[in-house]
Amino acid sequence: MDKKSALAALAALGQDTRLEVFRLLVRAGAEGVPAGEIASRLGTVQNTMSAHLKVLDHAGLVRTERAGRVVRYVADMTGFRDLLAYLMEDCCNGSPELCQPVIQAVTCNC
Amino acid sequence: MDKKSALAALAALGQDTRLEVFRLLVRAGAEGVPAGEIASRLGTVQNTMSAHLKVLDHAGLVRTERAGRVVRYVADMTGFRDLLAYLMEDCCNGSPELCQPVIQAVTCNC
DNA sequence: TCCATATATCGATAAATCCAGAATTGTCAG
DNA sequence: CTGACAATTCTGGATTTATCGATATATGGA
Repeated sequence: MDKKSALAALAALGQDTRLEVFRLLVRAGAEGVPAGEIASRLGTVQNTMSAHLKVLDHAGLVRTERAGRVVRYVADMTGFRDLLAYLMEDCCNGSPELCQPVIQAVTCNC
Repeated sequence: MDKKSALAALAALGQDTRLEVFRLLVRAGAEGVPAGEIASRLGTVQNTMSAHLKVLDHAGLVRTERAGRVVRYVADMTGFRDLLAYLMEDCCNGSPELCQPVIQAVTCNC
């Protein structure tokens, strides 16, 4: 992942509504959630939510699956992984003890 | 970590200069880098950089160590870990295969 | 084709953010 | 105390972003 993509992903997540959307989709798993349901669940008007979903999609954090008229949004964890890798690049080289907490946090639950 | 803190951290990283600062400090390791050197290395005027460092500090992503007149900034990976944990909350419950890529990304290098 | 539903785009306004010049605080040396 | 240096705070202006009403596109059914 390049700098521009990482920046887009972080800026996308650094906004109240979009952060909630991403977490909602992470919890929802592989099935995803229809766009309209995302809007109603988070109490946001439809067109505003559509704009936010576009930002998340463009940032590579979600992907879409169309089924008829309904568009389901699904969290894209590979995009999220790439972001993580970018942020932690050369972390261990500099000082292994510094990134230790991060490893433990991710590995404990799974 | 609560929503407000996560949002602050993501918004802090979702900006060109601050993202570069964080990555610089991650690479620098536990010694950290003086504020002035951060500014000169990234080609930013000092007062602007000071404002960015304040944002990162307030977001819990860096911490400071004063030695005389010089203030060294160090990446705070525990703050970063908390952010990660918040983002991946209940990820595995919903669908274990979804967060698999993230685990692999973090564990491979260390 | 005509209508209803689901989602996306357009346009305008209000709010938040970035940036750099100027001034300020804090620390060390003489 | 004075001068030099490191860093922060203050302030104004320019840019960006969020939000929402209105409109547009797209799909499915009668």
